[in-house]
Amino acid sequence: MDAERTRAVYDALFGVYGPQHWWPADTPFEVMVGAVLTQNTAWINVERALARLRERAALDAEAILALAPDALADALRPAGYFNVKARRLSAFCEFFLAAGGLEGLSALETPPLRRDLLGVKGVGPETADDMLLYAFERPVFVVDAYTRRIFTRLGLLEGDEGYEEIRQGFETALGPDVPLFKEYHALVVRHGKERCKTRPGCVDCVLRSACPAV
DNA sequence: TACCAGGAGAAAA
DNA sequence: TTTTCTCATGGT
Repeated sequence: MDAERTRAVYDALFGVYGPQHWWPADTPFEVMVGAVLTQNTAWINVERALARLRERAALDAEAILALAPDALADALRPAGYFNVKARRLSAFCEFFLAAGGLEGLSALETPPLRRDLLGVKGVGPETADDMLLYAFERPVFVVDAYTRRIFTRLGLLEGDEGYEEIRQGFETALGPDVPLFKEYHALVVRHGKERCKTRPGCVDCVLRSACPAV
């Protein structure tokens, strides 16, 4: 990817939307739980599920695993796909504890940590990279559907690239920069959700006008 | 009413 | 190997 234009898009997004203060969670473990629950789901519904876990004093790995499977699924109901997510969250908690918790995982270098996260059933590339960037502060760029859609429309991607190719493209273009990666992904999501008020269907006109380099 | 949301895994082709 | 299907609540 073109480094100058990739940076220009960030500058344009930041200029329009400002800092997004991501990830909205209190602890690294809560970031990881949220990463699983937000799969194909609006964040407002994830917050409801997180609140229900908190009501049940179940925002740590042991407490989540102590819940009966149907009780966990019921707590996750507002986030949708609750049966699937209950299994995925349980699998992640098993992995988390077996790996020595946050301390154990933090001791790993980024490549083996990413490999191990991807080995958990229900943790795919985007979820793993959410965790790596926002919970472990590793310089890993998070690619999501908005990233692909927006950068394809802007002509910076062809549209048929794989996840890894896009991720490495951003990381090479920007250089390792955790605060930048955090803000960039948050801004992409913010822009992706935005709906143009003047031209219905056009979500990029404000970005294009703010970013002459694109 | 229809569609989408900060995906991932299994099944089918 | 690539594409399609399934999971599900809640807001617009």
